[in-house]
Amino acid sequence: MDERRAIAVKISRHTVSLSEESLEQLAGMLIPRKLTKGELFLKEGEVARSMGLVAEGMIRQFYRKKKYEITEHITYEDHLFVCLESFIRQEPAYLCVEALEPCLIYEIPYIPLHEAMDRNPEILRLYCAVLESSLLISQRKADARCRQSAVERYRQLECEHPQIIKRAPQIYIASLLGMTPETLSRIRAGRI
Amino acid sequence: MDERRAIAVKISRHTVSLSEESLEQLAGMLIPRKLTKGELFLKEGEVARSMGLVAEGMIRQFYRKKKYEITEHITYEDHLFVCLESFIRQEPAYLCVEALEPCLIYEIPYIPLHEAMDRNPEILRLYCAVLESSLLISQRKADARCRQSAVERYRQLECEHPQIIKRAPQIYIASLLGMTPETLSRIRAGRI
DNA sequence: TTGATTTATTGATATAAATCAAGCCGCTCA
DNA sequence: TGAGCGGCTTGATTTATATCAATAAATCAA
Repeated sequence: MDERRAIAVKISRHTVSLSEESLEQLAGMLIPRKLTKGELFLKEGEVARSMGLVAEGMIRQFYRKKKYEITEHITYEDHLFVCLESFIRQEPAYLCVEALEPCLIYEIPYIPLHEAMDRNPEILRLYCAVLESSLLISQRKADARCRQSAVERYRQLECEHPQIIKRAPQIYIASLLGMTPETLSRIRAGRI
Repeated sequence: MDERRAIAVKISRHTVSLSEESLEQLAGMLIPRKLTKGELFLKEGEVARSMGLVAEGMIRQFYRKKKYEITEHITYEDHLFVCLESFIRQEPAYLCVEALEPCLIYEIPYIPLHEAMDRNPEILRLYCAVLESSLLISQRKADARCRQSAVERYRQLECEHPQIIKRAPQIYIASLLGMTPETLSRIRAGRI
């Protein structure tokens, strides 16, 4: 009777199966948006009305602290980004989102997503799986961060996200890794 | 017609409403367990078959690295703990869970929880809210950790979890904060 | 292109925190 | 009762990384 096929969606190493219907529901709510290099997708103080799926290009999320900018995330093709506290609570964001390259983003807006999650537990389950996966990564990062040396943090990023090392400006990489640009430069020169 | 009352469950600053039926389902799956001081709730290599809700006492989660023990979390009354990667994937844990004080724990076992989430989207929604909240905290921590000084990390813990400062042995607090016991001692003495 | 601004490199110095080392409690237990 | 032990403190030294300063190279604007 039921001839709908199930699709396996892989999130990190976790696999969630999704009916074609759910997949269509999800696809239906995506809003494509192009960004030029340097363009802001979201400014601090605005509410993050969407999560973003990067289809092409690279973006960074950063905040200001004593007139310095601190880069908190860098995201590229096939990865989700979201200003979490703003999106979850629909409150003003402290993060800005900026395109480091010309980008194609698919926005996943809050309201349709939550309506779909209310109607369709399968989509809620997928959202859960994304959260679980993000939480795993984030907890590991939180633990490792203050125990690793600058070199170790750099090597780990190099290993996990070579694209960031290749394509992002060093000042942002340094900021993302919590070190000064000078230190990053020395690490790259093999002088550390 | 529907006279069931809804209960508001607060997770961090987020509120999730829960029907009495759901609450009963949840309560029904809790397994109380007492731990003596120093007792292991979970050993590394075992699979975390449950999350834990601490009703009384204090526990720590730690792992071994080059014969040192690294304390990753300390949890006390009214807080959940879970060896996340093990619980989510039902794989062997790298973390141990140890009681720092005599404890009363309520176990929330994996299988009944997931059965309940499959049957009852309200419980899935609650699980989601817990994940969201944990992710928020974890991301903030991951970001702050490698930018804060030892003193700043200590002050923040003091502010957010004075119970840990008061009740946990200093070696574990130092490890949790990613500093040596000597440094922690100097901070407490105001010598830093 | 040219000048202006930002980004990257390199060196010298300063600083936070680790490491090494010793001694001091406050326990437990024989 | 006292010996031994772990947890904590304190001091001296070392190390990693930040900071400061001076170019050099790249990017951007006109």
